Amino acid sequence: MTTTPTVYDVAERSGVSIATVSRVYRNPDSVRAQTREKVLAAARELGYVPSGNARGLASRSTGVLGLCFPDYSDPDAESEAEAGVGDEPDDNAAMLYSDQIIRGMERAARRHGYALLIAASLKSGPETLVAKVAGRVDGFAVLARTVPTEELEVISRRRPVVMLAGPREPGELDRPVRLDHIQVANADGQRELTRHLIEDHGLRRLAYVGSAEDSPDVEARFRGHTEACRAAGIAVADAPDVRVGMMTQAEGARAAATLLDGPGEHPEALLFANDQMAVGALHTLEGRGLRVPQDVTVTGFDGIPLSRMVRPALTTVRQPMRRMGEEAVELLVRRLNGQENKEPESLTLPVSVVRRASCGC
Amino acid sequence: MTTTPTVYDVAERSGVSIATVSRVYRNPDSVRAQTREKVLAAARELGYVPSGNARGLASRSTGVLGLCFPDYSDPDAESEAEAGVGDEPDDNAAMLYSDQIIRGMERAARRHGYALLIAASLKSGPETLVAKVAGRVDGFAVLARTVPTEELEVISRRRPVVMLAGPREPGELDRPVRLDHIQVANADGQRELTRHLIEDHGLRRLAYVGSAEDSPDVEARFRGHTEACRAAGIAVADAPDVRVGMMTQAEGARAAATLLDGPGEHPEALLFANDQMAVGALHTLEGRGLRVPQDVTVTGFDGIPLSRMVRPALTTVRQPMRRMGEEAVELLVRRLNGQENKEPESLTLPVSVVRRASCGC
DNA sequence: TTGAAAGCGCTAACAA
DNA sequence: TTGTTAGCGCTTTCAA
Repeated sequence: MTTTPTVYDVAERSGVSIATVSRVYRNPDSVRAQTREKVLAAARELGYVPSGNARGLASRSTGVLGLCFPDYSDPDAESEAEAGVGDEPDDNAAMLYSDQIIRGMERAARRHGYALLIAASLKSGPETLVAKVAGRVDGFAVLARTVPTEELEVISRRRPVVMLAGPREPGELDRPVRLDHIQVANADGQRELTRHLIEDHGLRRLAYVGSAEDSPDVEARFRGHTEACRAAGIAVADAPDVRVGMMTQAEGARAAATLLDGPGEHPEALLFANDQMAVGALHTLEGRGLRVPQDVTVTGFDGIPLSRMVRPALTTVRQPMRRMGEEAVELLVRRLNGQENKEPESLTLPVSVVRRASCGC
Repeated sequence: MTTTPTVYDVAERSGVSIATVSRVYRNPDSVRAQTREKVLAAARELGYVPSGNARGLASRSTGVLGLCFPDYSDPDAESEAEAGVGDEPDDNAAMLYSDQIIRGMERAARRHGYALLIAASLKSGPETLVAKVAGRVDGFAVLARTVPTEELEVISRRRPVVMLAGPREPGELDRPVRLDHIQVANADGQRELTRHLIEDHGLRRLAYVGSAEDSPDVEARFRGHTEACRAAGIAVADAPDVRVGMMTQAEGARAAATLLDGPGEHPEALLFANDQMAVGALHTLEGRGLRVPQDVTVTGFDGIPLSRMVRPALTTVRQPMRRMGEEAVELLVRRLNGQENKEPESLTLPVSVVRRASCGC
């Protein structure tokens, strides 16, 4: 017979009860050394591996935390890596957001004795991704807008869920949603960056490129921008000068072209809501023989590694994604250790302006 | 009552049997639309989330693949990131091996409908990490030397396991181990790199820095090195000129100092078994006023992103870690789909020499 | 220190 | 299309 061995098999073979076998694995010291050895020997001979499912079912906990993130692949970045722009193919060396968050969560989870289950969204049939993850973990984090809020609502009644990066939705507090929440100071960061361009570099004709989808993060960045402009007495529109669909390099390049081809003098500075677009813009500017920052200033947002590798290196606002992952785990662990009934927490992590060549610093 | 709702609760509330509730989640089309809606409504009201454990237990599968990797943190890299060498603190932008493998596995797993469970080794008490992971997944990958072979032996009798990066151990084939296995062509890569230094750059006094622990990967690299030397008629020792403990930047810096301070003329080239050490060596050389590559050539191995960012950029051998993760998943999936009794597979992925400034290219 | 027995919440035949 | 009935392999009282 090739059926996988169970506690019963191990118990029988070692002449003890299944309870003792169980004890050997949960709390070895509660079993006499001699008995323990017998059990372990039998387990080894049989190739016994305790079933995580059965354990979880019986003990109502998994020892696993989860992370759901969107399918964040920037096709540009992919193809660029493959094509080996300027260098060799690079196995996509640039870390994505999700990679950094994963790393942060994994580290923190490990410290607390948890493993990490990760899954990118890709609604596969009837069961959504979250449902699958949610059912297998003690608690989990979700990158904003990966999962419909209604679903999170249901799940958050049963398991701690922490939302990453998306500001709390309006009206959400009225409903029985118990989501903790970690975000970064998007508005503060962009405000400070825009202020820097205005005050320290004396720029006044600024163009902002945001995204079409109403990402709250991107909106917050634009808000920071407008605040800085107004504070300096510079007129600014209610909406970004250009809104793109995907926030990719290609879209950034296109947006730059649009802004340069506009009527009148071209802007002194192009501010992008993320680094990828800003990098795309650099390509456009280079193609047109415009020098950065002498002819045009370019800035991004995020602080991805690529922002430092391009020439000129990109002035941007760095988000502490790794730390966000760590904080997420800390929050979940706290919830799992008896804080389950406290009010939802909302944590805002500080960002920092990184001044590099693309703004003239 | 605050007990989490089960199929029974949902069934009762919606006036159907538990089997129907189950069907709604597994195979919605097998339930009349009207019934389905009733069930889903009840589920929503109750905040029902199907228990992954119970499902797994009943269906004998989890839909999850796993990865165990060692605690690969290079303390140098960490502190360097914090200190912000040459730039701002960087949130540790460089991707580690494990990050790339994770990314590769996650992508591939997603394509096949699996989630990924990751855990770094950190033997926590009685239950080893692997045991925990092994019990919760349908199959998993292990980075070489993360887990004692005996343990893998037991586990591989019950679940597909693929070993990454470590060559098959001698004698392993005699035992009932059914490990699949993916490695990179370490020897080929180093042989080609060494040959390049000798033939294309005319270097002859080469020093090799390996590691103290007998990592098969590192040994294979050194073997490639010696083969290239002998082929060119250059005398070479049986062992690396220096063996370090940790393969970190600090050790690399130290190794470089040792080699430079040796008797006689210093080597024309310092070849390191990984990039981290080579980067450390660059620091040492800079500190001594030696120019790379004019005064000394330096090479690494791995092709980590950092190797491209340092100045001079490092000539190295790039390993396709991401692809390794993908291949691991493909292998596991194949095993899980009926290939379970085939002979262990062993796959060797090609590497490529990356010629950059540090060798004079 | 060890054992007996009762679930944990679901899936999977098999019936209806 | 829906319901009934056994388990799946473990943990967990409670006793001994």
